[in-house]
Amino acid sequence: MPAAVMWFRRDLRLDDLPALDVAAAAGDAVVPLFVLDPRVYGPVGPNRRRFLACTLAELDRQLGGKLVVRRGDPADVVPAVAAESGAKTVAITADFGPYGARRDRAVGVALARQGAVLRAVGSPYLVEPGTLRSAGGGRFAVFTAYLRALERVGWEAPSPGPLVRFTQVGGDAAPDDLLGPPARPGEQGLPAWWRGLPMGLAARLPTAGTAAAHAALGRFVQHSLGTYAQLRDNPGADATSRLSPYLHFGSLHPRSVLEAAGTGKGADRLRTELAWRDFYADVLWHQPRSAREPLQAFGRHLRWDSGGAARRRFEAWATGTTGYELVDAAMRQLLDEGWVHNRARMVAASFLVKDLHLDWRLGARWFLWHLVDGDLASNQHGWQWVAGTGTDAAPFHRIFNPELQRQRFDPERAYVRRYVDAGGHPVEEDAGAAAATIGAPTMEVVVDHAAERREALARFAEARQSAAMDGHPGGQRGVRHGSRERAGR
DNA sequence: AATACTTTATC
DNA sequence: ATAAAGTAT
Repeated sequence: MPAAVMWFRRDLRLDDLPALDVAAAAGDAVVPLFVLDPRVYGPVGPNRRRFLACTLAELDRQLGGKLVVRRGDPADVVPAVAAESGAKTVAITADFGPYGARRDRAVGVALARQGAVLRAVGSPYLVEPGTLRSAGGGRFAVFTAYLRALERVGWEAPSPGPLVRFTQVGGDAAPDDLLGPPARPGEQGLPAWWRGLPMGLAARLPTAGTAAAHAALGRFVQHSLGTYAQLRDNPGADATSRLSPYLHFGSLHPRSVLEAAGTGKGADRLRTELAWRDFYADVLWHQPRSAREPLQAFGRHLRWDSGGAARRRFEAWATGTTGYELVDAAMRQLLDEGWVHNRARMVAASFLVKDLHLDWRLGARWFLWHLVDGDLASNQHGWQWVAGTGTDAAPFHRIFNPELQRQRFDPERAYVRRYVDAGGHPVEEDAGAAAATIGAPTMEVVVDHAAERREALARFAEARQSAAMDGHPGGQRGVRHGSRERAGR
């Protein structure tokens, strides 16, 4: 029996991996392969690159140094590695994103030409995107309905890793190649005026890899799960799992997380949060264009600010100098750590869209570049949810009040003090002890929230009206193009 | 077909 | 207390 190839992508672990079971059964030895695809890693900033490089280095150690790393277009590289190792089977965990799905089809065709097959097994989600349907057979458009369906259907339990003999062929790259600069400056995926901003040196990146992932999971379950439901929304409490980077690269599968969590109030809440991840992957699978285009038709009529003043406002937002404490703390945490608490992400995102009237895609791209857990489906749809163009039954008046959010979710100022301590923010009369520790000069706020809230509401009303006159009823959902739905649902 | 449900804000 | 508009059962 010849060897088989296990092509790793975002499933960087050796246990609980159905694709590896398939590879092990298809060959007398398995060639573990990772492809550095410039199309994937071009628009990825240093934080996620470093996290991935560390994850790959650990995987290579676990494989006894046999991980084959190559650079190039997978449609060329994967068939070449299969040919060199005499493999007739290449096993993968399916990818459900727009680029990944296209790439995998191309690789499958190329392999077929040389008499080999690409076998896609399993997914990084509790349930494969595209499988859950509403009673009417359509896709889900709001989260809670998806959650109910997900809980009704359920998911597999984690499985142990197979006994595998790994073997290798020559590689032409190494994990550390990810740490180098992009091939050309223009490939950073950022507009010219963004360059030169502080890049965030990732001083406090979490340790990557499966061992670190399971350690973090164990610590979370032991110390924080009991208070998770109550404290998860308080960014200063440090009460969340922080597992998102491990989930993104597949160091952990969500089913392992839920198994470790067991049952209870905390586990229920954790399941809901993981379901958001599943839901957004499902939305993206049904409508691949939603990564770039508003999910709701009226969103194309929204008027965004541009020009010099808009640019300066974006810079104030991106560097954490808006004068709104919670927004600034969020943006500074992003630059410092490449990770931001979810509540703070929502507030910062809302501020860019509803207070500064800037296109959500600018903010989404900034997040995606810096975030160590940056994930296309979760990031873009989280932004669309905030922007009011995404999956939300009541988006119209969802405008976060940054100061109210700060009072409600960071009442002790633990979070804002941690990230904007010496930043010179206004101190309220009733701040009590906090006033003594801050005491810095007052920072001017970049805009007035109450006024910008009214402006945002006006622009939304205007966009809905334009959409209606354009022949799109205000409530109509869905991009008209690029849908995978069959006609006549 | 009526009703529950929205990671909320303002009056 | 109530706005406001959609989904899904």
